[in-house]
Amino acid sequence: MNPRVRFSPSPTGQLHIGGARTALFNYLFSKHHQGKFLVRIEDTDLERSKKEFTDQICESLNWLGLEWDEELVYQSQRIKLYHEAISVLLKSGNAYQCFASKEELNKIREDTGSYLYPGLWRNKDQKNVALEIQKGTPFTIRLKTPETGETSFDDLIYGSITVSHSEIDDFIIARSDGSPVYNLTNVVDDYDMSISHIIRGEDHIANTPKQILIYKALCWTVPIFAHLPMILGQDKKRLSKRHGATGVQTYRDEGYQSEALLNYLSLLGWNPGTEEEIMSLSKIIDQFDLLKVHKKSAVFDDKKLNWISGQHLGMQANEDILIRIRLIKPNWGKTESNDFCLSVINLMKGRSKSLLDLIENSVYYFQDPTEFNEKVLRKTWKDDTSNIVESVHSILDSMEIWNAELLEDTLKDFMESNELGFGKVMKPVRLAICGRVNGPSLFLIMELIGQSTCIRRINKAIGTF
RNA sequence: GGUCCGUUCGUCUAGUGGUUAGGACUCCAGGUUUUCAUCCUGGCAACAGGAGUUCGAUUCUCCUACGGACUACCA
Repeated sequence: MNPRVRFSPSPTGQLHIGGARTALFNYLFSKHHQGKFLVRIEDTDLERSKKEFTDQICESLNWLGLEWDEELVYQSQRIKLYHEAISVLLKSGNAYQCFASKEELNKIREDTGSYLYPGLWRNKDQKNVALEIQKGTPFTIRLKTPETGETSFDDLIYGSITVSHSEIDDFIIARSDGSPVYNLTNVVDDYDMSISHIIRGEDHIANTPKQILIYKALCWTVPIFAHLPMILGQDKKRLSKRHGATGVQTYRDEGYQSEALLNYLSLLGWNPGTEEEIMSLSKIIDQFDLLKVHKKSAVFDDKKLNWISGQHLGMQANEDILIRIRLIKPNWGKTESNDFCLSVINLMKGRSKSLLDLIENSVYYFQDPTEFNEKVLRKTWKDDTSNIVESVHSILDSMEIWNAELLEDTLKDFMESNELGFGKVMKPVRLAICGRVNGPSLFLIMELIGQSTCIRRINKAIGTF
């Protein structure tokens, strides 16, 4: 099987987590089966579609690494195709012009309580139609849907779904300005692009029977459908802007890496059937099976994303992390050598959740600390501390070889011979050097940032506190 | 309101007509660590409810409740 699938965002906003998941599952399915992954921009809503969003969506997809295999398709450039389909439908009697106004329809809806179009112009004779056209009355074009029977399809994920035709009205396929509507353009494009599997959000299930009716009216083969469960926010409501960080770019800017985000997303509604959770994209592609995707929607959990992100970071090569950091902070660590930066990364990657997390917690490797937490300071720097640190200072000052091992031996000797506890000595020293009381092994930090820097910072602390 | 869909720890999930219902995240406790984080060990925590089928249902069927999607001249 060499499926052709597509991700079809509408450029009315940036790519969000839900869209990214849809794109990902399309991508995974196509790559698992050596198929093609395409992207189509659904920009037929002229009022809301914006070029900047198209750019933003593409940028996000690129960042995620979900590259499409053929040229981008823009619906706005294929109007002719839609008009051809509409005219075929009109000619074959599968569609008709409807001259009812919005007001008229709204009134009927209010009166009857039914939202279904009652077929006002379904069987009007040519005379009436000609008269309205002569008058210049605006008209929409509706599909003439069957009145009896039902439409059903086998969803790869949801199984068999059946809807009675009595629930499907003669819906609009072209607006009064002549422009085609989503259900029509979608079908025309999927057919034209030879899409074999339509993988999209569960919110499209209700559209599917309508689209199938269009396929049939056009005598086209109906593709295979697979609807993905929704991703919800913590409040179990569908993910949207009010849930804060839902844009893919926000995650990028917060220092998450695409592999981690993709890994987490892949585990929402799917799992490989093993207990493995940390996986590379190629491993996920390898394991992926659309048939094992759930029907149940999943809640997006930042905590687990953080964990997965941290796991990826911890396993990643230092060089690679440096490249990624420079992508979001081009000047990071530029005051020091590459080796120095790599050492910082090596010390910090195991304890960081994201690139940004790593960056923010590594400031003291590059700059003398300037801000000290008042409470921590009071707890750490006691009356006799300055004297102790003074002694440490002179020991450090006299050292001729500077490495972690020697530092540890020397300072331990000092503590033992003076019967001082580790915390009493090393905590204030750490505070002086790092501006905080936690972090990796202080001896390793001291070795890395060097003798003169350590002494300068300790000096400053003694003078200040 | 109508149509469609869903329901295993707080969250992501595994699983079976008979299991101590398993794992992961979070949280808590202990250990390791100069500190914090990591790491290791342990712990808390779930089959929505009610009928039915059955010797036996979390698992099969139905009903109810709850949740969601759709119900546009948006996509």
